[in-house]
Amino acid sequence: MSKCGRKKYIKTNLRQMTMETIESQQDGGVRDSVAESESAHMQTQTGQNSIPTLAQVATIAETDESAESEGVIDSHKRREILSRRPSYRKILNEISSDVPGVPKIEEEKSEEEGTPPNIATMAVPTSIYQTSTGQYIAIAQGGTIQISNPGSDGVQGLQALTMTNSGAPPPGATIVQYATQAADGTQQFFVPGSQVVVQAATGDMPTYQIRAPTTALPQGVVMAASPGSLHSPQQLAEEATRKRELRLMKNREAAKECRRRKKEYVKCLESRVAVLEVQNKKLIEELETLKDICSPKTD
DNA sequence: ATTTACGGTCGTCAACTGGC
DNA sequence: GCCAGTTGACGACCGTAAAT
Repeated sequence: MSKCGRKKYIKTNLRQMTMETIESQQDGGVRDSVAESESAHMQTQTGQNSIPTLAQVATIAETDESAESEGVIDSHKRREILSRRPSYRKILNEISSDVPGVPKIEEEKSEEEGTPPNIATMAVPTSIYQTSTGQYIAIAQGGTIQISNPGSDGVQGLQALTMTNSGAPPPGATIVQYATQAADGTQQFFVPGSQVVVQAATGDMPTYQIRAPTTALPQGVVMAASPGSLHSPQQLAEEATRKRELRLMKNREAAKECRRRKKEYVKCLESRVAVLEVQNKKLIEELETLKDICSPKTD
């Protein structure tokens, strides 16, 4: 069995165990009527919702009685059962509102490691691109190219390029096209007019030059075109590719953020368990003390 | 030293949610 | 209804510890 196969097996078992737990709680066969009746496509869904919230478990238990008597779960109820649980942020914030000690997950982390803070503080760019070397390139209003290094603090590491050789961008022009390192070790990205911005020097103060492209586009180049005037199939394909790259990049960041939140959520739950355990212990001790006071030994 | 088992992380897909 | 954000699932990859 391959590694991934093993993992899948473990995950499947976990899902099954969870479902069995739910089944034992509800003493019925919702799983039979839901999961097994679903297509392979929907099995992903049941797997996805294999850990329902307590409310959902209650709902399952409630609905199961009638479902068992009727033998049918209508699509609406099934939909409710399969509905996704609230996000970690929501759950945690709900907990936080109940328990003052539990910190809330912030809406936006200012010191987020993934996105450079300096980009958020500058003029609203029309587009942001991340290069293969981790740098961020923002195309601001007016054609200014701003480059930032994620590792740097504040404005440091932010470079701005104003395109002085062109007025208004030509219709349908490529805004930015980033290329990986060129043969001479420089970094290149492309700007309107089929020109190339070349990072001529690296280090603390890199310099940039606008050149005519000398080589064909390297692999992995992402085209960025303004959607105004796309005519040819190639342009449409480029636009689609650009959109896809953008979506993937955003989702990549979102997944990172989601995992971070999940960790935070689990940590919070663990700390809450610890607090409640201490609280419980105290209450038990208090109860014992009160028992001793109220019922003194006769002998 | 090599293999195996396991856990962690990442990128991607797809379903879903909520705001507009 | 559209769109951006969220998140579970999955596969791939890597590191580590134990077994051989």
